[in-house]
Amino acid sequence: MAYHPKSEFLRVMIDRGYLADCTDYQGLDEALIAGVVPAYIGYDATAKSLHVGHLMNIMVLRWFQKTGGKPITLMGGGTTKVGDPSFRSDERPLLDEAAIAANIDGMQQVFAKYLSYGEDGTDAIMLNNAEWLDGLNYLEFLRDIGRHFSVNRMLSFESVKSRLDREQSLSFLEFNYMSLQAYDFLELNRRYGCLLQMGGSDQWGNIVNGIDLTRRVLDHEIYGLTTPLLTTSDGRKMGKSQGGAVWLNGDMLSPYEFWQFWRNTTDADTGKFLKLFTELPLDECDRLGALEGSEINEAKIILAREVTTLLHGADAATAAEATAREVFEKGGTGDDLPTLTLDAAELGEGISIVQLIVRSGLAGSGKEAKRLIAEGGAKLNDAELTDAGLFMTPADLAEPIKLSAGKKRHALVRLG
RNA sequence: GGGGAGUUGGCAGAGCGGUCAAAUGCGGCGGACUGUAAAUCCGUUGGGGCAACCCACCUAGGUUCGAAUCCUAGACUCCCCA
Repeated sequence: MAYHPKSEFLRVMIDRGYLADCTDYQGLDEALIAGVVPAYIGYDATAKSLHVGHLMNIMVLRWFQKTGGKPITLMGGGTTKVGDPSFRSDERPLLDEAAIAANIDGMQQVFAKYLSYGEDGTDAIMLNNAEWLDGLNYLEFLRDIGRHFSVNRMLSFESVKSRLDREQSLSFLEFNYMSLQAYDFLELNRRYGCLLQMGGSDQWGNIVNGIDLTRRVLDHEIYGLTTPLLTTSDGRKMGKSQGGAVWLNGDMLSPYEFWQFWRNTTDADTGKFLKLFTELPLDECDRLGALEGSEINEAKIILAREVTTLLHGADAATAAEATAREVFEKGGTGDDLPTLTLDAAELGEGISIVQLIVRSGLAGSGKEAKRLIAEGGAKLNDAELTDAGLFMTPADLAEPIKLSAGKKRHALVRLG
């Protein structure tokens, strides 16, 4: 990076690896030094929880607040009704109001753990773009905003090019997404003096549009900054663990499973992840990331502990770590394993082992559970399960049982 | 409005009357090797059910001894022309 920033925020961004690109390093740097800058990141409400793919940007907001900025988390209550087509090959299903509201609710729980919200100075604020988008008048919007957009230019954006090149349809609805996001930035600048929009590098085009629009309409100079698309060292997009996305909401992925995700980080990514997802000093990250052989497992445990503590709290992180030690080092059972609790009524006469494996989340379907058993990957209290027809009666479940799928995934089943 | 193409398992994509629950690749899962890592190798991979068995190639009908494959209608998607 050629530019040597004076502001603490930009320095952190560069040093810890959060920075992919910036529209104007010097202008932004000077604005940051001059006073409290409001900056926003937008989140579409497409799922009821955020996932690790969002975590880097949340950490950026956290650092932003720590270094004297005012973070704005913008929920895409309005834009989610349109759907961002950037780098997507297909149109996503549209959600209704109720689903969007529920999703926003789930997402807000996570933000509250990383940022402190309030009214003053650098307190973060939570907004929803439905506030200004829902009431838009079409003709007014076209005349005031639409006239500043060049379709020629919009079509040249990389984010939609692949879609066009492959002759996949890009609906007019989706095509308008970028003008709406640009309008968001304009509104945030007008209402809150927001000077900076941040986002993943896939948002570059959308961000630049907002900057141009704001310059044209309000004659204000504002800035954009993007974070790199995070891939694992082998080039895959990060964020999947066994069985799906790594959700941040505890009710969708338990703290123990979250902890496990980080514990299983690839060697080569450990140092990088420590910088991006923990607040440990840089030299400590470098030292830990440079450990060789099995020693690096210690670094991964620290990574898991730090990241889990930020999200779920120190107690949850400690419990997850204790359970992991119990399960992996002693081959026992920990309290913090994902647990399926059955009540006597739903148990009735009993339940098949296949159903238990499915219900406990170790397999996605009955067939999958049977396959697991057939392949010798399923264990009941650490003994290999061979009989797929095994039927568990209430008496069999008097004591909690431990089910395992492979060596790494475990769950408890108990009567409640 | 007119003309054409298409809709197959999580995704991509073969199959075009029986040998098809359906090639192949990706993804997923399990195993081996290890360090709860990566890489590699091996296996496996539609769904429901304790089971017998049942449901499944867009939907609904039909033709056939027999249909993912043929016919009819409908839904949806894409392309081209206006």
